[in-house]
Amino acid sequence: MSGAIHVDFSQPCPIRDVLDRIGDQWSLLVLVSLAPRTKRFNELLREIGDISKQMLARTLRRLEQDGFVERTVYPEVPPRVEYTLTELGRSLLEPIGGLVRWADTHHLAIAEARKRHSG
Amino acid sequence: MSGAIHVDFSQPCPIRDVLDRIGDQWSLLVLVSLAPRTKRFNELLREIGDISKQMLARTLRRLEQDGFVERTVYPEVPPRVEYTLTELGRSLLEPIGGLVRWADTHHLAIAEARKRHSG
DNA sequence: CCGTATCCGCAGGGATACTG
DNA sequence: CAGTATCCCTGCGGATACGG
Repeated sequence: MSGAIHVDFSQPCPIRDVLDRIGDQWSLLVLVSLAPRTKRFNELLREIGDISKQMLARTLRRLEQDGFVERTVYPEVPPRVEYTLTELGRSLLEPIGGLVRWADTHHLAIAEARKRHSG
Repeated sequence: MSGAIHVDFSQPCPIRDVLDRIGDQWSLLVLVSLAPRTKRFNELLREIGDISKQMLARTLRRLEQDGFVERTVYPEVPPRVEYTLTELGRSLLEPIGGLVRWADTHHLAIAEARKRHSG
């Protein structure tokens, strides 16, 4: 049963490094949005809904720099830019899926714990 | 397989809610520190190393409110306070473990991607 | 259409001093 | 030992205007 997690907290710490990236407000949402297929900038903007285009741009840049997302520019008029998950990006979807499933299963328990503590 | 992750971005979104908690700078580290066994405040402080005691206190309060950690005070002099993972907290270790393993496996690929992009 | 530049408010988080 | 209170500063993230 995988009861033992060992994390070496000494610098540099891979897990902290990774979480600093996907732990922000938007990265994970973008990754999940790109999971089904390649998408364009405004498509992502509309789908995520409450993200500003600046933050979407910043998030995509970082995901690109970290090798999670590939950016393809088509030199057309009007311009077209497409974003796709790389192999690395797709591989990250698995552990993320575990987290998503956990959240679905247990978010009620969290809500109750909070209510218990505030009430 | 599990290739398809479906996340409903409409409010309230469980996964975003969960990530807002464990996605901060310290929560995950505290959870993992508590994985092997119950620990005391200063013990956690020393083990994590670069966390301030204020942030450790805040983080523990929130983890307690969300039902991940249980706080036990022993009315002694000098005072002794112990922190233990709850059932809920331990259950979260599994998906976290997936993330930790992924980070261990792929952090080199990320480092390379960054170097490629900066160079 | 796809961004960047600029401005700004707010919350996260460090350092330190103090308390029970 | 186990915290709280206070101060301060940085950087995330929103809004808007502008550029290619």
